[in-house]
Amino acid sequence: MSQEPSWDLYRTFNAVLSEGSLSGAARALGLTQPSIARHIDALEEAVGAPLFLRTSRGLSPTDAALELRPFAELMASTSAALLRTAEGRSGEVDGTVRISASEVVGIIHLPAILTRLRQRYPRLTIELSLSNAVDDLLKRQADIAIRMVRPEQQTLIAKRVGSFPVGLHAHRDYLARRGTPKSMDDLKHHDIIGYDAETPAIRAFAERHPGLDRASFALRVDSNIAHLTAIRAGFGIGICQTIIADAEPDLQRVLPDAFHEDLETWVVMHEDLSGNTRCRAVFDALVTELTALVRR
Amino acid sequence: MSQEPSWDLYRTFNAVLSEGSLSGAARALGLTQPSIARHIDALEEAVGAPLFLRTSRGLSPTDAALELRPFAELMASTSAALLRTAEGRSGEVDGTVRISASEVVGIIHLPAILTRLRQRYPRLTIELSLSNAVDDLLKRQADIAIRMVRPEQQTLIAKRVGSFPVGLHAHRDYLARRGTPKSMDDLKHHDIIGYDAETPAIRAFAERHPGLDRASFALRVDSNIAHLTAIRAGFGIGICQTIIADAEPDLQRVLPDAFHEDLETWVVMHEDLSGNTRCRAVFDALVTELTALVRR
DNA sequence: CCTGGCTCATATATTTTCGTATAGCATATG
DNA sequence: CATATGCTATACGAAAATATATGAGCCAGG
Repeated sequence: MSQEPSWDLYRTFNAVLSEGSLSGAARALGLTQPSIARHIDALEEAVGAPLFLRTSRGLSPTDAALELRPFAELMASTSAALLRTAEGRSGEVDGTVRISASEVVGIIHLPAILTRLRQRYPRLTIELSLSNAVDDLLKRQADIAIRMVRPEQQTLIAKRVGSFPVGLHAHRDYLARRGTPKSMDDLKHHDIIGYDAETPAIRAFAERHPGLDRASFALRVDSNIAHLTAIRAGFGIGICQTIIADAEPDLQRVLPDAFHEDLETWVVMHEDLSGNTRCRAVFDALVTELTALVRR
Repeated sequence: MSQEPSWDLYRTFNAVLSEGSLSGAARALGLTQPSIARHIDALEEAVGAPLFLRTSRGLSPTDAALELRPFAELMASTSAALLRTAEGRSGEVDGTVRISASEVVGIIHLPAILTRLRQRYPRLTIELSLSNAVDDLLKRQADIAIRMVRPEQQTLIAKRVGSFPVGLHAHRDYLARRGTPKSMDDLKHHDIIGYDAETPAIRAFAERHPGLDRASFALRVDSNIAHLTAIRAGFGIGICQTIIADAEPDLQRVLPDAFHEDLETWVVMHEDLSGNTRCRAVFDALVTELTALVRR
């Protein structure tokens, strides 16, 4: 290769991959189709391999393209993170902070916290990315993450905020209808709301609680929010945070002694952002608020 | 911001940061100084903050520039990794693989292994990055890493190759001159070669071996290679891998029962590269060779 | 004190890249 | 079977980015 290709080619490459056509990529990037075509031609020339099969209804990526995709995506998220960091460097807390959290934390706990945060910093914008992926920070897909596992990466700044207790819960209507189990064995005769996927975390959980295995579930769903909604609807007995259930009179704890878990919770930030006023303010606020929430 | 800036601006930004001047960056990138100046102007416009203080003998970065630097560097290493991956996709093992390893592994153990590897794959090029940083893979600064800590990141593929035993060693001349210690207590009267920095790993080590603390060191140096060289020169008693010392008749083990450690060793690769013929071949070869070396 | 070598800034010419317009092709729809 | 609507490919003029050339400031060395 004579000269390193323009980094803009990678951006175009990303757009073509996600849009599936030159014209679509052109629309997404605000360019025109011939320009996109030239970019892809240039990139194929630079990497020395065809990246797409041209058909009359779009482009389909080759194996080579799929192999390069993660790199191009990392460049895209890094560029976005750079621009976020650069935003609003006025010494005040403004600009955008992107927070990654689990669905439950993002939907149940964060709204009130973010409301206070926004009132305190009226020029602050929050982006919320709700998923259980844990490597967002290193892929620069978020500035701050709230996690249920201890972060091991040395380049991350982490602060423990305590543990969210979780337990078995059911709606009072369900318990009135089906009775309240007195032991873990009784659960065999109940409708249990459980998980669908088999992640390492879930496998470890299943080993700790032999009664609650996949075969015994009457409803299998991965979304913890759907879990909670099913409990509220009186479908059966499921797991949710006690903090959530305590706030809803219709939800009752089941077998509090036989079943309890604690979700260690951490607020995590990349050390590159430790000097950033905005991220620091949000990080500190999240630590304070979540710590208070857990201790309540 | 009206439109996302060209990603090429980040490349220019990197070059100006590392070269310290517009002209230097122009030389490094094969462009001209006015172009570099326009790039920096455009980037400052895009991020809305001055990035450099212009002086007549170069540019000095502002705090804003230093804050953005890690992102731009990540983009650069990602781009380089992408091009490495794209290289030589012929199904054969050719192209470039970048390996990150500790100084000792890279200088003592790898040369012979890499020689055999190169003979087996004559078109394979190896880049060797020797440092003790452990996050090279996630920053895309290497394709494969050899590490002494268990990798925790889920996106990494790791294979354990066994443990390198380490022990106290000294040159026979030194021992003839000063005598051979019979117990850990005897070390007080000897010249000990130790570490300078205070990393978490070293702190943990010091706790396991109370006799070997910083105060007792006659020579403090961080480089493990300098460590080894000092032992060879007969300076005193120091720590090195037994595999290395066993191969040199002049080096003798000291207190083999009272002091021994095992360095668990892993070969690690990012899962994005698992389908890459070249990386896979090098990964497998490193695992095989290092396993054989440890078992010997 | 002046010269050479370094820097950045600016004006102008040239090259490159981009957008517009159009043609060709495949597929879906009436 | 004709038509509409996607898509890619190509030709050409316009716009943007580039290189060249030059000026001015700073600093070290003779």
